Amino acid sequence: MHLSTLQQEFVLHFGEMGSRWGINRTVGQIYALLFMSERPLNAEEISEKLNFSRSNVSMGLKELQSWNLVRLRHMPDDRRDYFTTPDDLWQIVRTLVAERKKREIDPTLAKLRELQLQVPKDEADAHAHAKMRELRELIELLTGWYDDMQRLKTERLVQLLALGSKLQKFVDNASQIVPMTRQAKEAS
Amino acid sequence: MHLSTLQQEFVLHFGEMGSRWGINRTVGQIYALLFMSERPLNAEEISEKLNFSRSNVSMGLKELQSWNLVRLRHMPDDRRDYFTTPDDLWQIVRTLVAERKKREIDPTLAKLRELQLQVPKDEADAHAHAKMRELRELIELLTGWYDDMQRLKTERLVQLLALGSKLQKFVDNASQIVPMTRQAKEAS
DNA sequence: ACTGTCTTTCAGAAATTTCTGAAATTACAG
DNA sequence: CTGTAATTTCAGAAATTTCTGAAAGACAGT
Repeated sequence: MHLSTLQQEFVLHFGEMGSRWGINRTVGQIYALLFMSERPLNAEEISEKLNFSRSNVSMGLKELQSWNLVRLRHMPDDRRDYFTTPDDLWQIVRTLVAERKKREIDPTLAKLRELQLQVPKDEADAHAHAKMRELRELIELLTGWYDDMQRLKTERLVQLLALGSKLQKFVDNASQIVPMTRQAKEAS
Repeated sequence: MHLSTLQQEFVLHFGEMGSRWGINRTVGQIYALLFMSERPLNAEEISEKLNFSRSNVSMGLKELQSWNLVRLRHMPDDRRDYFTTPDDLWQIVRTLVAERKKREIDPTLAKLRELQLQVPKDEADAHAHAKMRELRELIELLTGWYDDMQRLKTERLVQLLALGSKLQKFVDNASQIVPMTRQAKEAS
């Protein structure tokens, strides 16, 4: 791996964190390398820099593409595939959140809705049913909020995030003027 | 596994999702079982219902405790340990988010801060350095916002979530009256 | 259609993670 | 203390995931 200490440490860290992020070491390292690279890299370069087999890199890139985390690029007079990460970091965050929601939340929400249709067979089932409804409703509130946030333009989103809990004051003030939505009223 | 179809499906689903959530099958199933159970269960009951070895259950419970996702309880005249999930779902969400942040974000933030101190050795390093700073700043914005949200009482949090993107309007209106914070101004 | 370059697929090897039974440890009633 | 019930630890077995080299596939240039 002929990388500077700085680059090597960054790559290795992403490799180690990979498993916690739901990707593997290879994928984490490839992503780190592409993220900090000045120019797009081809698979051969990646496998040299990281010392992974060519086929492993191919699979890693496929995985990253399935996450929409890398872009395929082409250079003039070169038919090899080159890869980069999108340069807008906020776009990366959006993609990451969307993909994790798709993989980690949506299947469970679907399952909870499906189980909701079953008829409880006894006392214990009725209790389980109630807990599942509670969980489902909470997930629906959170994903509903997520859908709202996702629609916002980045500048707006950053603005809201930067306000943080100061928002609370706005709401307190404004809700005396602008009437609350039904949903918000029920929740409070 | 002598559970009703409803309960069995829920347990199996959590088992399957476990690996995507950064826990394993056993841990996922134990959690699901405790979550929907009417009363606290002891390790023996869990291992019977889920058909796991007693020792596997012990390890799973230890893992869940390290995530702060289960509580230890005791019954009168019974010296076995009984386990439940906290009954406040919002508390569970808070714990989950806090733990994932601790495991998935904090180490990277620390690493980025550490790498920031290294002196770039060449052009490529300088570029990598810049990308890392960009990433660090974004993570700091997000975790700063998280810290803010975490401090809010649950009712307040739910209120804000339910408002969703309607918040935007409040901010638009209110910011004409209440002056913006410096940070929010910079971000916009 | 052939050749050379690049990419993907895939079967099995290697590594890692999960799970178990046996043994050790702890907790506590008598 | 002693004996028993409950829990934890841990070495290795089982299962799963990751990684590799070899082969197949794709395609541009001739």
